[in-house]
Amino acid sequence: MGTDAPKIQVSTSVVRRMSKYLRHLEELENDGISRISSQMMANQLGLTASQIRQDLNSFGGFGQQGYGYSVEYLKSNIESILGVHRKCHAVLIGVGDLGRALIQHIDFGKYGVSIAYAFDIGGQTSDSRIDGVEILPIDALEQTVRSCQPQMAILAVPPEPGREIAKKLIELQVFGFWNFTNVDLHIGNPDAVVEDVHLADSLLTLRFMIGQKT
Amino acid sequence: MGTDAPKIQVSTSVVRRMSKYLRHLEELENDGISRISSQMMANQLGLTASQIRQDLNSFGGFGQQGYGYSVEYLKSNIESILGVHRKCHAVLIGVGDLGRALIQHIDFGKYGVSIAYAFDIGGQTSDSRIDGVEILPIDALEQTVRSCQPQMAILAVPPEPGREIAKKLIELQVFGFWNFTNVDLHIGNPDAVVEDVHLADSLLTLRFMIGQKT
DNA sequence: TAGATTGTTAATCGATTAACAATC
DNA sequence: TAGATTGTTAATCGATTAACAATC
Repeated sequence: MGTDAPKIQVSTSVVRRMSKYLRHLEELENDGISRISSQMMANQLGLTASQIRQDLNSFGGFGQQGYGYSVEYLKSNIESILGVHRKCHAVLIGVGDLGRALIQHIDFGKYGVSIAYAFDIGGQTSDSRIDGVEILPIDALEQTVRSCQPQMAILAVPPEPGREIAKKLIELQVFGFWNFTNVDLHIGNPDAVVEDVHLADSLLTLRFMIGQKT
Repeated sequence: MGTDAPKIQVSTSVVRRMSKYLRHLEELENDGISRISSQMMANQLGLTASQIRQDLNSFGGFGQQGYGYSVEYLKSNIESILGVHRKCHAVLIGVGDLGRALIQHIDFGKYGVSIAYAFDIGGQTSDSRIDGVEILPIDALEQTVRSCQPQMAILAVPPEPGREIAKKLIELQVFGFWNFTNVDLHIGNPDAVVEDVHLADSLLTLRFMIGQKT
């Protein structure tokens, strides 16, 4: 609290599951359940109890032998771990269908992410605001980023402006990317932290899996 | 060709990379490159040559020693493997921001997926079509699914109707789910093929990773 | 033929699962 | 205290990487 969070070496899979645990704990809390064992939670989430305990213990011991985990205590610890209370500023690049849907569909505030500005690529939109987020022309990117110093950029543009813009942003010291663009941002940018959401890959993967079942 | 594709046991990670390879091969083809080695491709994609060869060889030998891979030949083989030429029918459940963005943003046709119908949950929309896709009230789901027998359902609704609707769809023999809903469909549905796109988990994971870097 | 690069087997690495002693 | 369930170490499993013989 107040001190820098220790840098713990965990795999992305673990972090992703932490986020699932948090979601599940919120549900449990809503249902008025105050206590849960790793075994029960494993059944409910389709995992193993062992994995859940391993995951949690890579951040610390939040349970009590013979009792299990307090839903409230564990939830609040996972919230700190994931940092939902720390503010994180983001810019959205690309206000097409997807960018628009993201702004309107995702409760960024709940995750401590605030979208400072959105940037319009080649006159995609005629509005000046979406859901309260101000839309600026792409020309204003550099100046705006310099002044508001966002930690995250949400890339929802076609590959071609995408590659260029990502490079620019990294020069401007933006290192976190939520990448909806079919561009590989890791290449040549070892410092970038990239979370890819490649919907086309996802769709093709599903398509293949369905084929296998038939 | 004409015969049933053999059911090959590969991990989801491999399939997902196949889709990346396909995307990359398309780019190479556009650039007029007709030949590529695993080593070159590994550099371009930030992978190891070994992994690429392993991945490809779990489906067959598409290369030639001393030469590498023909871009065109490999591309067409991956297309067959992923089945982009086989038609796949899908229904979209939920025409909110996200459902709408998916229809407008993703080139389903390119991946051999055709969206037969979209279903409106609780009057989300007043249109009757989006991008040529007919929108029906959710009451019509059962009858429509029985008659058009889609292999895939795209779930873009809130968790609560989601859980219920998924159950219904499985009863109606729809086993493939592209799941944008924060509901765990695997549980209790061992037959379901589910590809989860949990955007909130993804955002939280990125948020954590950014925190680690700082 | 010599050089290059695959296909494939073996070695390594990491992640998941199992087991159990510690302890509430 | 006895029973339950964690935290943690050890065993297993699977995926990635390395190595190299086959061969174009």
